[in-house]
Amino acid sequence: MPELPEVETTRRGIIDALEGQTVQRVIIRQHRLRWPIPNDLPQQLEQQCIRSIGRRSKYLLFHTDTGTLLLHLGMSGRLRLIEPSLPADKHDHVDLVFTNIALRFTDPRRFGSLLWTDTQPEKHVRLKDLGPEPLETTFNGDTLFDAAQHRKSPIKTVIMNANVVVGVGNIYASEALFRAGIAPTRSANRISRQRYQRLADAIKSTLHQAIRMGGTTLNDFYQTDGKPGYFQQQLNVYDRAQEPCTQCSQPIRKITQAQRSTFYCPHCQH
DNA sequence: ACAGTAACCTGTTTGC
DNA sequence: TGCAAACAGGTTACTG
Repeated sequence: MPELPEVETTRRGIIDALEGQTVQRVIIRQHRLRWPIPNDLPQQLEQQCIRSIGRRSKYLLFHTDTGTLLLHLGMSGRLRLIEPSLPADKHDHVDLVFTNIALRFTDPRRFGSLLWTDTQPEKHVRLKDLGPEPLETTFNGDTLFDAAQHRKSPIKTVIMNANVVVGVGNIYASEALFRAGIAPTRSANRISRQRYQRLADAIKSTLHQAIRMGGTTLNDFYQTDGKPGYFQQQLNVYDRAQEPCTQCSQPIRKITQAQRSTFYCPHCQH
């Protein structure tokens, strides 16, 4: 569910309240997530100070002096800042309790995860093979072009491949391809270097704008203060099947690629 | 090495 | 109204 802008929005929503705070208690009500929460997580985390909160791909990294908590929201995960005494609801699986405030992890589908590493996070098995961050200069039209040369998969599945570039999920993949004027079905190795420059720029501008607007709220994403994101008002194609294209008024088409919905304008994208 | 599929879960929407 | 099927923003393991 949450793609990079939603994860980054979540990070920005909790950072001021939690950086420099010490974990008083870790409450685990359900340890069976995408991967089981390590049994010793409370022992590792309690009495540790959160020195900083970073992000790699869609993982949030809570850095302490002895290790790092890796937290992924999966499809339906959500983090909120709450009063520590607030009663837990059905899918409230974990609380990190600080002084006067707690961070609550809620995840109905349980595709999220909480993992601990006491070595360099970037060496962790879940992070070590990830591709470049889309908003950094290590990702650009040339890196995308290079990665595409030996792939004949549809371009949409290539930009959603975390080995190529991280953070681009189902919504923003369709949106970026629309902005770049590229059909989602086109084989990756049949796109010019110049068009890859445009696609890399489209990915960056789409993600930047979505972060600026607090992410996209379709069903269940909310910022940590409970407000929805507002980027859904900017969507050109996603979830707009049969509606008129914002550029040419032709109806937006919906297809399935790799078991995921794709939306595009057959008139504007080639 | 890559492409395609199934799998992990639950809640909501759609269709008969 | 009731029930079953389809579908949902992510990622990995497995097969061919």
